[in-house]
Amino acid sequence: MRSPGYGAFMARKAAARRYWLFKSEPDVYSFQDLLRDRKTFWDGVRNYQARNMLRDDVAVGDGVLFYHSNAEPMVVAGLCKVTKAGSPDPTAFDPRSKYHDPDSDPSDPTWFGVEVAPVCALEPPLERDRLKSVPALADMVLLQRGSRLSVQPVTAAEWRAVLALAGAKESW
DNA sequence: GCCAACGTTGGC
DNA sequence: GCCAACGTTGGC
Repeated sequence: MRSPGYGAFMARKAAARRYWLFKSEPDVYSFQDLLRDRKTFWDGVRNYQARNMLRDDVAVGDGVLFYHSNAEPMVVAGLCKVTKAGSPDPTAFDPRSKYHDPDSDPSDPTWFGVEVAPVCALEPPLERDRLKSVPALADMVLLQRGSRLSVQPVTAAEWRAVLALAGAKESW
């Protein structure tokens, strides 16, 4: 009784593995910064849709594409993994932080973040223009007109297509 | 630098 | 609850 239930649980858990794309302006925080830091808390997200994903959906072990926005060139710079699930974003409570939100109550936090660690850089980085040329990626949230979300879901098929384009192997 | 798209704010 | 004004994001 216990074993089949546990096995099914583990199977579901494995099947539930998800993929994401996180945007960062490299002038603010780049993939190279993450390599240097070895891990980082993804703070400063102040959009409710993105918050909901960070708080509720992003799980330990999920894969993350680290995207450089507002840059020349715009690229997927590397792969990351989620090392801690959603927890309250401390910058919201710090009056000195540019992400300070005086309306966020520490006993009922508004804003959340996750911890990520680098897996590998993409060498060379995968340019946005290249992504746009791939039919399998036509529906990527990133490439939709007007798409501004800084935390986006990536389908398993899109994840595989991106890794194939980059010549990267899934390594965890 | 421009501006489309989108989210938020606040008057009513 | 509507919606106009405003601010921000981020590709181009």
